[in-house]
Amino acid sequence: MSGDRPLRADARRNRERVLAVAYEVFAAEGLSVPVDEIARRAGVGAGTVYRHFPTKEALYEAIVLDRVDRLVGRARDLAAVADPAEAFYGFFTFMTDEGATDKGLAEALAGAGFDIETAAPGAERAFMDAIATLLARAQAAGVVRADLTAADVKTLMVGCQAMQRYRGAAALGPVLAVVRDGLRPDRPAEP
Amino acid sequence: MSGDRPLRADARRNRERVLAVAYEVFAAEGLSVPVDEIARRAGVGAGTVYRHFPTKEALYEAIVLDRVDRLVGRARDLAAVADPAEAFYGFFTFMTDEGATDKGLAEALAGAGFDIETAAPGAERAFMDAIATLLARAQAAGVVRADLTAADVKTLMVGCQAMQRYRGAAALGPVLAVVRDGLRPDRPAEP
DNA sequence: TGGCAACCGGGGCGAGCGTTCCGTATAGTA
DNA sequence: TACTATACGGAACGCTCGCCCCGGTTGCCA
Repeated sequence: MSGDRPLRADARRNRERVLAVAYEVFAAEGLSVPVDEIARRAGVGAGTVYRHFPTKEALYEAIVLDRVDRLVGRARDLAAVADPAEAFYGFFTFMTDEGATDKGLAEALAGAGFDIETAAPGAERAFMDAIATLLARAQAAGVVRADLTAADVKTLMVGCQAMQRYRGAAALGPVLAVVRDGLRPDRPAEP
Repeated sequence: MSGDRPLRADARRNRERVLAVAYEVFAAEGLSVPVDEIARRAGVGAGTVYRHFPTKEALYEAIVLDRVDRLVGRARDLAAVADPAEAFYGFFTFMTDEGATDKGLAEALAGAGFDIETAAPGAERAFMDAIATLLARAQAAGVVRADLTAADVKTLMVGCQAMQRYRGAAALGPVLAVVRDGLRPDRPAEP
């Protein structure tokens, strides 16, 4: 296919500008922003965007994969934390906050307008594995109910991000507290 | 404005067919289904749809308001149930199930593509009041944590509907159990 | 510095969708 | 049955958006 000859300097510059702008715009407005708008804000023609990313979905992919990598990295950092509860709940909170900040990422995780699992099964799997690791440790320590799977936890994260999008990020404390408390195992019924 | 002279028989028939089809289609596919598609399935021209509903949003409105009325009715029925916990949690479950069945309603409640609060403030208020009534009784009985407002509960319902849409309705039991358990007040710490 | 390949910009095309218009058909009435 | 207000169908319009193309420009190397 494409012998990847090094890019010319201006091409490289433009490619990076497009990526940087798309980062911000997708985070702020979601994945439905027109390509022309991204091109305009990057000070570039639409054709230039399509030369670097053959399709709008390819642009999604470049950005979302980077974001997911970041999430996985964060999960791995937290896996090194001593307290299993702090590690698991820290990641959970990080995820919901991220969803409030980055609209495009939240949409991608929820499968709206872009399907990670099809586009990059590897990234999706790494993400699920990272959740599974934190979850297993938390369950072994008895700080998360034992009947939950990693898929359940991801579903809950998606739901929490939807709540963030629905209501502002502010004054969402009690709502997220409900979910966090629900994750804890039933305390033994009073004797 | 329009002196509402009675409709001609065929007009009345068509209007009802359009409404019936739109009900099903919006529930199954969501609010983004094209008007032409609805007209086609109703065996009617697009112009006919627009004569009865001046705008696509007006068609949303007719349907969503009817659905919301149904929800409010259900809430009022449950308000008559003796057990406050059964009443509140029964409504919560009803809502999440409804969101799984009726995609269009879920989108409307979440404010995606149609804004109930602007289109029909009355219906929105009746809905919130219905929640508030069930919530207050449940809180007074000590079966729901006291720091939650009706808006918080609605936010949680929207989030649970998003979870339903994300994962299938099947195998969502543990996930919804997390939220339901989180709604309960903290049991007193062991003495 | 000259020449060529690589790259750029932005106008244009086609598809999808909400909405409108108008010639035709039909229900209701005398 | 004949007449008219009313309603119908679906072609057409305008707009948005993803994507392509071509005439002009510019980085790179000899």
